[in-house]
Amino acid sequence: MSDNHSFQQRIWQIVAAIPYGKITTYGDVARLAGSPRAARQVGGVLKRLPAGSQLPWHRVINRHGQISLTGDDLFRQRDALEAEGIEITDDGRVALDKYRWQP
DNA sequence: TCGATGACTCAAA
DNA sequence: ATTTGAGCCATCG
Repeated sequence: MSDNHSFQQRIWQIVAAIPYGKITTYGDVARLAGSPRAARQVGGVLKRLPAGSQLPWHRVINRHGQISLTGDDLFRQRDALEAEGIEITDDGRVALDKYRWQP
């Protein structure tokens, strides 16, 4: 049955389940989606989100606790995280152990 | 159908 | 700790 759902739809569902004020990593989302090696694709799906999507894409960061985006998008994600009370160090990192979402 | 592309991760040096 | 190279695999043109 889950095979009827596209990879993209599974990613959407998982990301949508990340609670407010929590974060997870691309690799973890990929694992939950059943493709442990598809972390890169998770980023690909989030990049192509339809305009106006309400998905909390900003709660997904890389395994170093850093934001993988660049330029203006980097600041937008950082601001969104801080707005949820997530602290970010001077070098732009999040305390993974502190905010990691574990289903 | 096929090659190129990446919002990644891991292991090795 | 930081850098490098290779692997991965869903999209896109």
